[in-house]
Amino acid sequence: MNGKLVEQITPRDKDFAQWYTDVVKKAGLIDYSGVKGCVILRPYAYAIWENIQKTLDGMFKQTGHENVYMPLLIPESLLQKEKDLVAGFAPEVAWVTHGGEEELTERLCIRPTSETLFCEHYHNTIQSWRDLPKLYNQWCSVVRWEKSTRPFLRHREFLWQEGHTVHATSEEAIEETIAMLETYAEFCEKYLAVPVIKGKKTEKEKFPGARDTYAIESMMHDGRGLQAGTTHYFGDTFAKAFDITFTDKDNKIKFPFQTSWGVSTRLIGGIIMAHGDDSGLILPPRIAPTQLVIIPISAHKEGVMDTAQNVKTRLLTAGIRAGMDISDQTPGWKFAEYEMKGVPLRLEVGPRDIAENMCVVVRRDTGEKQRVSLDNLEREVESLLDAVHDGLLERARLNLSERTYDAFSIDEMKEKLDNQIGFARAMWCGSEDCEQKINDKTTLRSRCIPFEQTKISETCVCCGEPADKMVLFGLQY
RNA sequence: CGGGGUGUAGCGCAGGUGGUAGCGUGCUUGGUUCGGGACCAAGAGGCCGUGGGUUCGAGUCCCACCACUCCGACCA
Repeated sequence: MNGKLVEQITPRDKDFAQWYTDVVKKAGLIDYSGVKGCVILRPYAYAIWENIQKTLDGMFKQTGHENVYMPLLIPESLLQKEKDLVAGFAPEVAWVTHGGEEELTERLCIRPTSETLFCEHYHNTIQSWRDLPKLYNQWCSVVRWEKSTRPFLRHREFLWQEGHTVHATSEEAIEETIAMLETYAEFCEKYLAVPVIKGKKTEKEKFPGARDTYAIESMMHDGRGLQAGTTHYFGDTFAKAFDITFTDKDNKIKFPFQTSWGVSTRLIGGIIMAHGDDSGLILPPRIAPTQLVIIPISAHKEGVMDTAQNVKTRLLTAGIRAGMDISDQTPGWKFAEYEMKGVPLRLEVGPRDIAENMCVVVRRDTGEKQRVSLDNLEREVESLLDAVHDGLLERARLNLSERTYDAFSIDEMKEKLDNQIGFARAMWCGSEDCEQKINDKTTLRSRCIPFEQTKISETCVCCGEPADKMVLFGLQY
């Protein structure tokens, strides 16, 4: 190591925000554009998104959902139809006012979310119970004119998926809302190695226009929470606002019940902040664009390149996303580079290994090196990839539990927060007043009312009145 | 939207009291290296964030705007 003027990233525990920004830039995930909050997803970031998309899309389709595409622009009059939705989104909507030189007679909003478009379409296409359910999903970008922006966590334009479904009964719609939340939770744990807490949002925190909002909350390495996904049960409010009706089996005209649900490129921010360390990113193997990178050592020497190439071909054939760096950088430089990029496994082959029909495989999450025989390489790599996934999930679970505690007083909540212990489980009486007071006094907000309830005390942490709900409070991104 | 910081080569930075730009690294070429960010040599690279103003002359002074970043408020 020559140690001079090597590009360093800020240590994670010294300044988490700066560490995050450094990683995002230096791992080559994004570039900034000339418009605030609109970032360029470079190939590496987009490849991660594609893998997320591919997996989730498969899960949606397995449960009968179909993809559609709605227009980017929404006429103002259409957006106005559901009053809570308009009120909720008005401050952050971007408007198109001109077509060429001419001012439009009605201004058009760039979708901040597509409920209204789906509703209009449902109004036009649903007539009979036979048309239900409609299980639609859309992959697109939306625009919300946020005041402060951060890469992945808060963009003005961001990529996401929005599911919009219509059902004949409220029971079925509620079931869908919960099922999609379960899908998100499963995806986060099985593919992103991010454990989540499932729960319902309080009245204050729910989506504008929704009857009920549910969310999965995850814990970042600095003690702040990240809402990884949400699902909404709309009841029949949107159906009534947009006059969506169907004739049921009993020949009566009824309003159907709706849901919507979404996850965004914010998930990538979550991966970075849940797993990354002082050397950079650590990508969960199941969505990593490159799962293993081969570094030939002394590549000019007899047999090295042939062996390395052969190893790559074998791994690719086995379905492993293997890459190889044959550039003329030194091995040390390459090691640091792929650690920064978070590639889960690194494989070294050099003359010494080849002589013994071996190679060296190094785990990104633990740094653990092991010599592996070339004979059963595929099996070894597969099991190591699983081991990295399990290791990351385990570590993230530990982080979640270490930063979650049962709170019995407001003072305690403030004190724990100073030590980056960010999730407080506390009893709540159910009044919005208390929720607001807790926020004012501690800066913590209610994240959700977890499905898994423990009655940790009999009284509200704020007012002392009888309480029967345990709420998760936290600082959020 | 409030408060702080920043904008000069791809990246990191230096450019007292105004005089038309420099260092490190990276990049290109050639050579030596190659198991934890190698070394030598020769090159290329700049509308000094944008727009106004002051001035004979602005990277430098004044005003406005834009972007980035951190801390709040608001939101996925």
